[in-house]
Amino acid sequence: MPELPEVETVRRGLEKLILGKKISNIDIRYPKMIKTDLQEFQKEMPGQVIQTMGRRGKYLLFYLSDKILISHLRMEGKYFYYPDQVPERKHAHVLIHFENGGTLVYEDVRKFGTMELLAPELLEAYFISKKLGPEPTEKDFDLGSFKLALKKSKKPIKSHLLDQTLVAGLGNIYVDEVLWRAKVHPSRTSNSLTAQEARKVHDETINVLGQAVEKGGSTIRTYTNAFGEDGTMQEFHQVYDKAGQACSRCETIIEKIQLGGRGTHFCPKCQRRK
DNA sequence: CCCGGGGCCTGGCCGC
DNA sequence: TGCGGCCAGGCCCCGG
Repeated sequence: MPELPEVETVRRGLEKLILGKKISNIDIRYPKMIKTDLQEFQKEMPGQVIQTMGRRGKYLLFYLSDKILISHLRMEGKYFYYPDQVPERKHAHVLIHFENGGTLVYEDVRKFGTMELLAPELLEAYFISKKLGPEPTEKDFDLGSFKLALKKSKKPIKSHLLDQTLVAGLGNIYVDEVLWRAKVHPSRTSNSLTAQEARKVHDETINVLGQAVEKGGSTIRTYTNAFGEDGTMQEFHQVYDKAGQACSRCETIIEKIQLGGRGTHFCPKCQRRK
């Protein structure tokens, strides 16, 4: 469930902790999560220095001396940095030990997360092959292209926004929040949106994700653990996980339906199907 | 090409 | 109390 804001929060956290550190060795306890060649991963990682931390959509990027480590947290991936002693943890799948004695541990209860080691010159092609859309910023997220893509599709707008091709970074929580703010019903087909509605969805995507980054992401009780550290964006959620509660705009009871297999929250009055 | 659904995973939670 | 079955969902892949 980490969406763009949570991944960005992790990126900023790691930037403070591991920049300049040299990897001494790696301990891979769940090899299936390494999606590129395992032998090469084990051979190439030791000796690399963490140069910078990056992010593209929900992908976390470790810029190493001469490789890029692409890490996707999927549902429940988390990183913990231990300066010296590493506690034994049931769901620790990859341990990255540094020469200074510190260790970065990747933990993931559901084991959905992935890691890939790539040559830097292949990064651009990697995201193109995934059809990953633009970053949700004024600079990158072009309104004209967005409207054009919507016009060509009969997909429900929510499913379309989730597929990462129109814009990168929305997940199931923020997409519901964006559509509530834009007053658009999640089942509406993409091509049924008016120009004004398309612009509103575009703008609110930038607003919601931007605000969520500022708030350090959302801390949702998943199981026992929280992700995203001290995020407070959940205090601003208006529909996600609010079924049965009153809409803050019109007092109508928030509904929850299944759409494209996803739990979907919306206000039946503010977000009319038309 | 598009769309829908299954698979990957585990643990919380519900109902019997 | 115990346990089976359902649910959570990002992304990939397959079949129609």
